[in-house]
Amino acid sequence: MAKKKKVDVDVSTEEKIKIAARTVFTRKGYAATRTRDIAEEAGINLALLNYYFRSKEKLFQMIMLEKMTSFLGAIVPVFDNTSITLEQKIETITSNYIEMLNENPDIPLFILSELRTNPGSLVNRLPVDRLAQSSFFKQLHKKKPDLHPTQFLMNLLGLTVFPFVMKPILEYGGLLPAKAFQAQMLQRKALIPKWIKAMMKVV
Amino acid sequence: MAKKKKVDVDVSTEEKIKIAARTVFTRKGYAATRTRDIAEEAGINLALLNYYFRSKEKLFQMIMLEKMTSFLGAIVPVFDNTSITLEQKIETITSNYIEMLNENPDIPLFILSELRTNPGSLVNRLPVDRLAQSSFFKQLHKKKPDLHPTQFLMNLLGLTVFPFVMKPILEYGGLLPAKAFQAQMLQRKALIPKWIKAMMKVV
DNA sequence: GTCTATAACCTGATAGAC
DNA sequence: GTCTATCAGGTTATAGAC
Repeated sequence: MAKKKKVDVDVSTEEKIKIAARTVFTRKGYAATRTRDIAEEAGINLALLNYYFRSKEKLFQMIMLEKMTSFLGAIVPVFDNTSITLEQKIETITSNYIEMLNENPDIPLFILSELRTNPGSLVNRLPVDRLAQSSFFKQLHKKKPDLHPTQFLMNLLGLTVFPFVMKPILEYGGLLPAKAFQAQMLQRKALIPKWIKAMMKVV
Repeated sequence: MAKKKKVDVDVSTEEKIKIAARTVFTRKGYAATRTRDIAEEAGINLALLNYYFRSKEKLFQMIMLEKMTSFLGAIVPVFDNTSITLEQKIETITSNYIEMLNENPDIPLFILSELRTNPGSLVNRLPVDRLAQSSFFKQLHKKKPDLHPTQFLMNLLGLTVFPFVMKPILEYGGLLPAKAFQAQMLQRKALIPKWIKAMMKVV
């Protein structure tokens, strides 16, 4: 009765559009993307896009929500976890992020870029203020009262997330091909916790 | 008799348009910016924009070139300088960048965002490949043969530049107001070289 | 559900008066 | 140099046939 699924071939039209939207929005950004681009990429007609999703805006917000969920899901629960040590948190966050971003390297620049042109529309989904009450911040303050937690956050995210932000630049010109980049990020999974530990001794 | 006080009166129309273009392009990005927005921001007529600059594209490229010059001017000469030590290079780059970016905090995200949607058009102005032949990379390889220079580059830029990339997010929600952010960056000017030195001992 | 055709609107750029 | 008016082309979204 139920149709047999062939993952590659038999994808619903709705899903085709979503997949195409991810690709095009990621490559060109919201403003520069035309709904025609998405329709063409999906191999369907323009009218179907508005049939399944109400508008370009709605479709975009769906994709954006996906990306932000991935981005936050890898870090927020760890920050709030009260049953693991600070060192374990650092290892877990680093590992989660590098693992996830190696699969979706475009997420950070996508979110940062789109948030820039949309101040306040989706930024309120970022629980930035709750971060200050997180278990992570408390443990950090106890261990290093002299170092402001945001300084530490800049270090942790700067070392783990920023490489993905500058990935396009490193790749261009062949300084660091995609494959080599990925390998270096795997190295960093082990290195960053050690580096951070060493940094902690300075201040 | 004092000089004219209103900036607007003193500034040529051409300069007014440039200033407005910087503001609007920075806030909304190239694709989402309408030439009408720039004209309104400049307090002039839409037709004048095309009179002074040939097109939206030409105007944008002028602004982009400015930003990239600022961004590269603070780092490239230091990388190539053969008469200072590696430690001095790290201190100089960190200091130059934080000084310059505290004045123009939007530059990194601007460049990264626009480069993303424009692959190949302006990226070729980035002398990324020349980096591999720089004095900096050579000194680094001699000192730490096991650590790939790009790994080091990710660390240096991650610690100095990334905070400015996530500045909008930190500011939103009041986690770190602009003034406090600026102060923390000044602290980092002294901290980052020490941190990097400590990290170097790990690998 | 899917398509073609088109409405309704927006945007970059220019013509031409002053 | 500066303005108003407008053109030509492009864009989102929908109507309506199948």
